[in-house]
Amino acid sequence: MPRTYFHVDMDAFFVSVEELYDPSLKGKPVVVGGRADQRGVVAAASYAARKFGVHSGIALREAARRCPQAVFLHGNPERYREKSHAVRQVFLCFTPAVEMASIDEAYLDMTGTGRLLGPPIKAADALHRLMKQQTGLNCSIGIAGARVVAKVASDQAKPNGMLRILPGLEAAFLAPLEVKRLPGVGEVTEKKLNQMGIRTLGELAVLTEAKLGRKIGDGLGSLIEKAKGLDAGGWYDDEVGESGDPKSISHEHTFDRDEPDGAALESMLSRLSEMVCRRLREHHLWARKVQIKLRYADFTTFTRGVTLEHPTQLDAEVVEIARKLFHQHWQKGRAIRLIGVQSSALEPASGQMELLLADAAESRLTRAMSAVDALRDRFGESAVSLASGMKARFRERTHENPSAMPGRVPKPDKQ
DNA sequence: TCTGGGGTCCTAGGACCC
DNA sequence: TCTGGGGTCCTAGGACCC
Repeated sequence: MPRTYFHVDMDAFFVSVEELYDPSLKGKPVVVGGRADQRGVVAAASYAARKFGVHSGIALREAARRCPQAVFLHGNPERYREKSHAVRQVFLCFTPAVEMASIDEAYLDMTGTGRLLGPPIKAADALHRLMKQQTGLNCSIGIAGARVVAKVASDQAKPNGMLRILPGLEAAFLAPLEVKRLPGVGEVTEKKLNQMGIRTLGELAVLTEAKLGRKIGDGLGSLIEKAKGLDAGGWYDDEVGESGDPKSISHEHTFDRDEPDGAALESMLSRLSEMVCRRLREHHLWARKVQIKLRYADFTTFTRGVTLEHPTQLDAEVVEIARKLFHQHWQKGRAIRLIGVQSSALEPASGQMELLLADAAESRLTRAMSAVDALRDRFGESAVSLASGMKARFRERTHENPSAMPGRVPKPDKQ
C-alpha cells in the first residue's frame, strides 16, 4: 500500500514565538541568538531580517553589520519547548503516528486517513488552519510517499505554504534541484559532489558503481537512494513516537574572551560537569564514558575521553575525571575559546549499579545530590557548589572506603 | 566580524583475538 | 622472517542537523 507522509516545518519558529509574546516585533527585522556584540551565531531570523542577508548560522556581529536596525534577542528555550508541545498536540489531532524530528518540525504518517480527513491537500489545509488557531503560528507542509521527499517539499513550500508531490513523480520533482537541497548533503559533501561534476539530484540519482569506478560507501549509497526519492530506512509503526533515552548528554561553553587562566578554566569545567550529572540524574542514566572538549583561540579543537569501570552520575567523580583529562591535555597557558564536558555510553541503573545503590551510603549520597538539584532549581545553578577540596576527599572515600561515605552533603573543608 | 550549543551518525585506524 | 584474514571494540575526528 502506498504511504502518505507529511513533513511539517514551523516558519521562523523562535522568532514567531517571540512575536506572540511581544506583538510589537511583528514585521520588524528580529534576530534570536544573542546580543549584537556577543560571540555566537544567529539561531533564527525573521523574514524582514532575511531581506538583509541575515539567516541562521551567521555570526551575530555579522548580522548586526548587515542589518544594524535589527532587534537582537537572546531567546527563551523554555518558551520554545512549551510551544513545541502545543504544536505536537495539533499534529496528534490528525494522526497518532507523529515523529518530532526537532523542536519545530515533525513527520506525520497520514496513510489511511483519507476516509476521515479527505484527500491529503484537504487535510493539510485543515492542519494549517488548526495550527494557526491553536498556536498562532504558521507552518509549511510537504506531502509525499517518502519522508525525504516530503521534507524537501516542505522546504520548497515556505513560508506558510503546502506542496504535494504526487506518487510516481518523486524522482522528477527532485531531479532539477541542487544537491544541497537534500537532507544529509552539507557544505563538504556538496563540494565533493560538485568536484565529481554532480550538481543536481538527478545527476546524483543515476550514480552507480560502474560510473563511479569504485565501491559506493554506505554514506554515499544512502544519499543516492534519497536522491531517487526513496527513504533509506523504513518507517514502521513501532518506530513512531517519542524517541527513547538520549545517547549522550553534554554541555559546553564559549568564553566571551579566550581564557588562558587555569583556575577559571577548571571552574567552568566543574560547572559543566555538574550540569551534565544533573541531567544524567534527571534521566536516571549512568555514564560509562566521560569526554572533555577543548577549542583553542585558533579554533583547533580536540576531544579526549576515558571509559570508566563503573558508570557514574556523581558530580564529584565526573568533576575529577574532567579535571584530570584537562591537565593531561591542556597546553598550559594557551588561551581556550571553548571548553566542554560530554557523557556517553549511557545506561539505565542495572546490575552492578543496583548493588551500588543497595549500599546505604551510596543511596544516601544519591539522595543528597537530588537535594542539591532541588536547591539549584529554587535558587539557581550557582546556589550550591561542592568545594574542590571536599570533592577530592569525597572521591578518595568513594573509591577506597565506600562505607565511609557521608550521609549528607558535607560542608566544605577549609583549604 | 569570523565561526553557539545540543545532539546523531559515520569513518578510519589501532588493539586484540581466533 | 617480513608476515593473513576476519571480526569486534575502542578512540578521535568530522559531517551534518536544527
